[in-house]
Amino acid sequence: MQDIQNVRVRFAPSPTGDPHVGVIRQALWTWLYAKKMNGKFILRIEDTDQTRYVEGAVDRIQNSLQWLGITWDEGPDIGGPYGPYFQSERKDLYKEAAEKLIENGFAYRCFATPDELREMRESQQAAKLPPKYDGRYRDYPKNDAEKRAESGEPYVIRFAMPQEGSTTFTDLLRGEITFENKELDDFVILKSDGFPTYHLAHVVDDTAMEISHVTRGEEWIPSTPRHVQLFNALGYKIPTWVHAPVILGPDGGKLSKRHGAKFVLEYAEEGYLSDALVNFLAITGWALDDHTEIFSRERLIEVFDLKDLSKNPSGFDQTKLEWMNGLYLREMEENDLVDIFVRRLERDLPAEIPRPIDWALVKELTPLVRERIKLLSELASLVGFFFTSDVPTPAAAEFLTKKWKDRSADAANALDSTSNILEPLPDWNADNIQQVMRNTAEKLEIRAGDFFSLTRIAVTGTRISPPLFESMEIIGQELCIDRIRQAANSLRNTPAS
RNA sequence: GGCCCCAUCGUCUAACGGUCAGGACGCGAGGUUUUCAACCUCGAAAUCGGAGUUCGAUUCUCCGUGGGGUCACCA
Repeated sequence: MQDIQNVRVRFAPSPTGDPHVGVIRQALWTWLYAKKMNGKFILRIEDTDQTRYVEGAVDRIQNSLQWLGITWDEGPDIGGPYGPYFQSERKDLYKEAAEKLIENGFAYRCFATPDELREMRESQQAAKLPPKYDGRYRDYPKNDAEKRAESGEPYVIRFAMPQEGSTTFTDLLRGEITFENKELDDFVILKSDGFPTYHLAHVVDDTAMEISHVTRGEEWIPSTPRHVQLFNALGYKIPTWVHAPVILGPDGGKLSKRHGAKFVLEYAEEGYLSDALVNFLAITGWALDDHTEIFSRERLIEVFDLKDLSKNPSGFDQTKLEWMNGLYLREMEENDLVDIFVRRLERDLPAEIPRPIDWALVKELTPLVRERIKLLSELASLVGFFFTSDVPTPAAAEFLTKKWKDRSADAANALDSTSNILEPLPDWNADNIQQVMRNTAEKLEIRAGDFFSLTRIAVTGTRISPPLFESMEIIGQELCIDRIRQAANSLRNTPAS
């Protein structure tokens, strides 16, 4: 039996912009595993590249996670026993590690300028050689290097990769992976501005923070042998590596801003439910069995395991996400959905409509529309007519299709019949409305569907609407009759064509 | 190009070496129906190719092919 280690995993984005669904899926999987194992999920900000720092990105990252319900046990905002959680505040640690490596002969100072290195690469490429740092300072006398460093000359610190043999590591999903050391060059671990590169920083931090599983995208596989060497040179224990598949964009490239990636918060904006996005993200690249695909967060935590992740990159099936969002909309607890609808309508309904939005009214219409939308963003346009007494009568052409084509007078008469029969209706409810309107249709010998469509357009303002009679019940007798009369008049004033 | 990873319906995926290769989205047909949806039924749709190993390969091995990743003082 292996030792029951405490699971400590981390999500470590760099604050260079909004997280998109690809990186957040990675965070989700990592978080699910932490929860499942009763471990800790840590948020760490990898801000070692000052030039790429984007103002506000840290907030956007946190907001994205929060929206999805991905909570962290330690992080930049709440601190924790292994802080600080900004790498920029841990500079001394990296410097110390780098210097220790120099001392032990695992690293050295390199004074090559960026221009010099660029020229080196260009000539290598011209000679059809793979571009690699050629180790020009690897054997530079240590004393001379120290002197130049002390005189203030800029330098970087490079790791001295073994030049022979190979490096093997085990990936939880893919098993053993081996790289020939001669393929790897002496990579930079500490930049001339004193900041570490990712390679050094994450090795130092993951060790200091006692990270048990390094979860990251498979694009890191090629540099993992460097990390193995670093862990070893520093005398650190190797963590468990999990290189998860990436998400591919519509063009087949790795999902990124340039390849059609959307930000997590854009999905919130467009009216996706976070439960649906979480469910969808979890099951793209992972499956429990051959038939289950709807999972609550709780259930995911129960059944998810990193080792069951798929090995191959997946596309992002936007259409299926929409379907799933619709499904969540339909299945959700009604009052919860009403809350969500109210919030959305507060935001989306035209400014003329007085606020606050009436919760009770939304509660009434929720059953009528919940199965008719896939995205919350469709809501306002579908239910707007419930919230104003001023629904403009659509143009005549809207009424005069199919059965009513070129028959504006007949249509007007049909609407008159409708208002006349509805006017004296004692009990204004959907069933009664339906009954009298059906009777009328029958009397007039008009197909029910054709007959109702006029009223639908008059009352709701559109050809496509929530169920007519229930909507009419909600709107109220007086207002409905007003709208029907208005429509009839408008049709009478339409010149026959 | 070197190195590395990966390969099942269009897409996401399931299948101790033995299944009629399963499910879901989407698509098509039908049903229900006051519009639109939703819902129900049915249908079309896949193991990249070639060698092996085996009584038997989606599954194991090798070689191709294809896709992706990576080769920075970015992560």
